[in-house]
Amino acid sequence: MISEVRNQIKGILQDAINAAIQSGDLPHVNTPDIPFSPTKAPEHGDIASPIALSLAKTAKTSPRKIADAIASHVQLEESFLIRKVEVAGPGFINIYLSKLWVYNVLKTIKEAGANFGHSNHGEGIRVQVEFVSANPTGPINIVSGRAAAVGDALVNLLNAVGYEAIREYYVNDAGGQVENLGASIDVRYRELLGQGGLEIPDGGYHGTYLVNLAQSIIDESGAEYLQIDDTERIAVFRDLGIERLLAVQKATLERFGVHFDIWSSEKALRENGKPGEIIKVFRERGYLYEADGATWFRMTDFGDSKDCVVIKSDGEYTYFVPDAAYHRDKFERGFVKAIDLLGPDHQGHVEHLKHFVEALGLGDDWLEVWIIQQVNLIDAEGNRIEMSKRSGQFYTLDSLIDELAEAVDDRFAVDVARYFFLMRSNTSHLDFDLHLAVTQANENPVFYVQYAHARCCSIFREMENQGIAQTEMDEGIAEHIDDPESLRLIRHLAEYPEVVLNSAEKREPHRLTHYVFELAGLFHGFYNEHRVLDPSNSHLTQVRLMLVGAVQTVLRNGLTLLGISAPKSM
RNA sequence: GCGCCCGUAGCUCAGUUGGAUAGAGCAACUGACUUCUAAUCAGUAGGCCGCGGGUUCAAAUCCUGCCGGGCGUACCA
Repeated sequence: MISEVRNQIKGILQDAINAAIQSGDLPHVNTPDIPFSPTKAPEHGDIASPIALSLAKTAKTSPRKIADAIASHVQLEESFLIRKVEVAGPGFINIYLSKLWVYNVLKTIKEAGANFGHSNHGEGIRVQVEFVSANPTGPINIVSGRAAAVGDALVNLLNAVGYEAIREYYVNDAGGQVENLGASIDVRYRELLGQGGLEIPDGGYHGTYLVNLAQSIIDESGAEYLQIDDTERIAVFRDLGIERLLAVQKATLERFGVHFDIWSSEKALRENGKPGEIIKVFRERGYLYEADGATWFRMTDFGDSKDCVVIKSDGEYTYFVPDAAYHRDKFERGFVKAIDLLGPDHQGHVEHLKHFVEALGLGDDWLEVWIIQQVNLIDAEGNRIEMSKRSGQFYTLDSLIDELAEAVDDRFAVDVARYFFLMRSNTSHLDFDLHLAVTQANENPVFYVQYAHARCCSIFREMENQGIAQTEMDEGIAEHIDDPESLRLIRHLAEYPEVVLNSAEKREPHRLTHYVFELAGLFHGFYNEHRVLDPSNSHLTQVRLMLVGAVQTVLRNGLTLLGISAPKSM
């Protein structure tokens, strides 16, 4: 809504510039698209434009003079929007918005309610967001937890601005990794049954969760599987392992509040012959050649430094093939855009993936790939825990939630985790300081935001206790708002739809996290400075109730998009 | 070597299409509860925005060269 205002002001300033040129106050210049700069301080008005600064060179006049000329030609009386125009600093044109605008902001928020901030910008375009997609070879760790929080919020954001976005999880339930899983379980199984001298195979999984898994198999059926031959047993354990570990992953994600719309299976993809189709397409288009007993893809045709193997000399596909097939499958399912959130260990894969998509002719910007950077956990002793599934050293999302639940209220454990994951930009490494999250639970930023919402709710409860009724708001009532705290709040509220749009379009949910935190801060400041329910001044009470209602709505909307609860009391 | 990411206050990090005096939180210090919730607020202190060049009226932001850190660079996924 601030952007609509900006467009109107653009028109007003353009008219003023034209008028200034007509009257000879300004030399004839071609005006570029009128820029705006964010106003950081209230003395810079509500909206500011550095247009005079950029015109200075072509107009060959000082920016200050240009700004004065433009400002003097702004038709204040014809605008319901602008209250005052000032020239400041080196030549900024600062614009102060009218009380009518204040009224419009509050009214719009009240009428839109839970839909405030939503738009149809995406025009119903179908978007598929693939995230987490952890191999079904172990529990969900906190790196995947970060991706889960980011992906989930991103889909919320996309849907809020009018896309039709869905959440998808690609299960790598075929290929070498799951063979290693079967072999690793087999080792644990035989160890538990007393066989010595066994070692987890290369590329296998060392985590103790496989010991537990093997134990549960023994609990159920004893040493029964020792009767069958090795390869068969490993295959049984592979399938059993996938099934159980996937179930654990699903349970963890549900607990974390992330619900995937589609679970895609690599195994099913292979059984449907999709990888073979891809190979056929690549071969027809001349991207493949044979060397050293393997089949290679001409990655160098796409500017890469070397080609890569797609069919190994043992006849197996490398993971590229089903992966490329999977992306073609996404396209065939009708998604106009695919967004992949990948972990930091897949970084080298990004370019390859894009080249495969290019080779399939799916369009340049059809696929977006984002790397969600690494998470390091700082434990209570200040030790940095490195995440690596294969070394068996990892910290699971479940244990994170468990620890948070122990330290803070149960109902907020997931909120805290999600908030921490959504605080940082995706490209930054994230140090999840558990020590801080746990021991200083009360100063936790997520509570700061939630508390602001709870306070809003509390005011309305008190309103009812005192038997105060909310009246319909009219334009005149906005005249009663003129304190700086309220005006700053309103200006910030008006920016919300733009923040939602930017967060969605730039795929950066953390912008919204920062926004709600700032909004909470502004509200806490307002709350301490002003009393809302004032029996001696019903006009003021009414307009402030309106404001508190707007803050409550926007906090709740923002937190909801982030997947964080907005408690009514704390 | 090549590629990607990062470098901003003691620590962890924001910083929008380049805009006015670079911001938060934590840690430190000083104050504010007879009040709609003090899980709060107000204030103090803390900065060659890694370094050097360039573009611009204007650079934390764009370009370039260094320095430092993380990750990736398989006939693994």
